[in-house]
Amino acid sequence: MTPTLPLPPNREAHLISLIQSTQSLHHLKQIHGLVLRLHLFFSGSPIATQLISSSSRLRSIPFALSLFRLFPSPSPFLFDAIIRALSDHSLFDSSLSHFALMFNSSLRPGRLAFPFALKSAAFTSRTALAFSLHAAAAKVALDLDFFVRTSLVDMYVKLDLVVCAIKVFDETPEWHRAGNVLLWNVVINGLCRSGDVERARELFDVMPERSVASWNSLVQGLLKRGDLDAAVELFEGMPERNVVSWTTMVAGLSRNGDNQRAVWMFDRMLEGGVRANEFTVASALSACSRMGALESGVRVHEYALGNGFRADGAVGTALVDMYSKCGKIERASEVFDQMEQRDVLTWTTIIMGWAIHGHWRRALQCFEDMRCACVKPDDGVFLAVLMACTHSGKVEKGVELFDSMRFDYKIEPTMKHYTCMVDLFGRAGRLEEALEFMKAMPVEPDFVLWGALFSACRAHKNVKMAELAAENFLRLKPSHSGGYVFLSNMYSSAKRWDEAEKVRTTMKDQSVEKSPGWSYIEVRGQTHRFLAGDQSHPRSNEIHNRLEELVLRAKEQGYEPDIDCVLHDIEEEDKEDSLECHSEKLALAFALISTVDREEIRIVKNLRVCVDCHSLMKVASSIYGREIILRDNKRFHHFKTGVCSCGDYW
DNA sequence: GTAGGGTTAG
Repeated sequence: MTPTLPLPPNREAHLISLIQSTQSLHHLKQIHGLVLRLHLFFSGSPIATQLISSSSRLRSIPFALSLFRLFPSPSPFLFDAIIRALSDHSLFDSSLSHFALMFNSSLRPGRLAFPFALKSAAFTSRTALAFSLHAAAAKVALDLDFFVRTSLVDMYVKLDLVVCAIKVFDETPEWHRAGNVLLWNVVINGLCRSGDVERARELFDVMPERSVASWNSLVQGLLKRGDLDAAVELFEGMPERNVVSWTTMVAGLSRNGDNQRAVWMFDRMLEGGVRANEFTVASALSACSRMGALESGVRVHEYALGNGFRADGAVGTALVDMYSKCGKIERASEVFDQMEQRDVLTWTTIIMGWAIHGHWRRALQCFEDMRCACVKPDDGVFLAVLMACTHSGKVEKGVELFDSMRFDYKIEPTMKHYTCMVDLFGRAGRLEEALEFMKAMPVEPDFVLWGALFSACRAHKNVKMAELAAENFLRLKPSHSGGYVFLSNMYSSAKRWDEAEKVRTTMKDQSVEKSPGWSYIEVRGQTHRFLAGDQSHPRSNEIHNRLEELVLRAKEQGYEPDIDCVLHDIEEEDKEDSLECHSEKLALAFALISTVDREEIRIVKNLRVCVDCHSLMKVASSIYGREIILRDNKRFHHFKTGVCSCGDYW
């Protein structure tokens, strides 16, 4: 059937505006049919060009390509359109080969083809090609073009050749760059990316006019190097902020550990009437995930649901991660199941989720499912399955997966994989194998890896190997307090007091600061943080009373304080009651006085939970009939009716 | 043609 389309006398112009405004590929194909019948579909026709551009806009590269291929000798406009379409859809290789086709024909690429070819070269990291393209553009004086010049600078920035970017910028005549804010922005962004915020600031101060993007780049530069206060100050002073500015803050604060402020920024943005996009939502969810703040996370989720965000891509993955890291692995799994698109990152996230919750079977099942879904495993997903084995003591399975990664998938292990393996052997008490594994590694172990071995030695009370591990740990990372604390604890529990004392003195001499243990709990939208021995909470008295009561009742049930753990916290060791001061116990006591019966209790702790707290939590879960979900810095512990989901393996 | 995002060992 011929579609009935109204055709006024100026039919070509009308067709073009019809093509540009259509929102469906089906409709576009109908128009194409009509154009064919009207004999308006030929190489030099602007209608043909518009059809290709619109296919790209409607995300159908196959149709765009099939149109392009109908022309034995395409016009320069058609080449421009297809090169741009391919580059816009990240099909950089294809974009470049079409550029080459154009270049080698009698046609010369013009001011529209070059920018997209430059972008493609940048994204495929082809430095040599980048230089040739630059030279080719210069040869025909196109490098002086507004578009081309900006693209050149941006290309060098993307290729991490900031020096080249600045050179192009500096060689741009004054009159040329005066009215090109974009050119300035691109350079400023390049400088910020390479860490040279000072120089970026100098350019920022003298540029003829600024846009929001200029500010955003600078703020991002400061956040990237951890200068949070400076970033916030600049941000607050911005004459205008857009969704990118806010997202930059949310993501940057979160990456630097200030998740509370990140979520606050998100809320402020919404209060100010700025609509979030998927980048913002994903960043906000990530902040909630890092904090373990379920209530905030649910709020962001509700916002996403109410504003038509699809739980796919980054938002979906961030949701899965948020629920998983907030203790709701079943909920994470539901979200995961409902997703339509899952990439390797999504799978990694859910596998890691099952891993940290101690469900190695579910983790491995997901890994199988992922392979069945033809998603190619990468090093990250292997790390996640190895973690699953580590947290559940599945040593043989872990070794098998590690070998499979290397030999079946030809993926070279990274230091993270090696550490995971040492942890796998170490936690299982197979210390000799762990050490052997380290010796067989093709690379020199780093301090993290020695740290993993050390933890294993401590858990399995092998002082001799612990000394070796600590020695290397401190050799590679003398400023790290953990090494000293560990070693001192080791000697203490082996009753080698003199040596323990010596380590502590060394530590004090080098003025190494110990990172304090804290626990965090969210009660009805309010967050409460406790430090070890904390008495600053307004309800501190009640908390300590409830804790005493808990310990008494627990003792009736056979709980015995584990004295070894007192030594865990060396600064507290002289206090008799220091065991009762661990921050997770305070958080638990607070939860008991501030939540209702049977309500589940979720605690987040920044260090690994000690044996004593772990056993008290178990007893508490049965005494009060509560489910206690504790996230420590490694994994989750679900305490219920006197047992822990980790099976006391952690 | 510019700015922002989801996973990752101890």
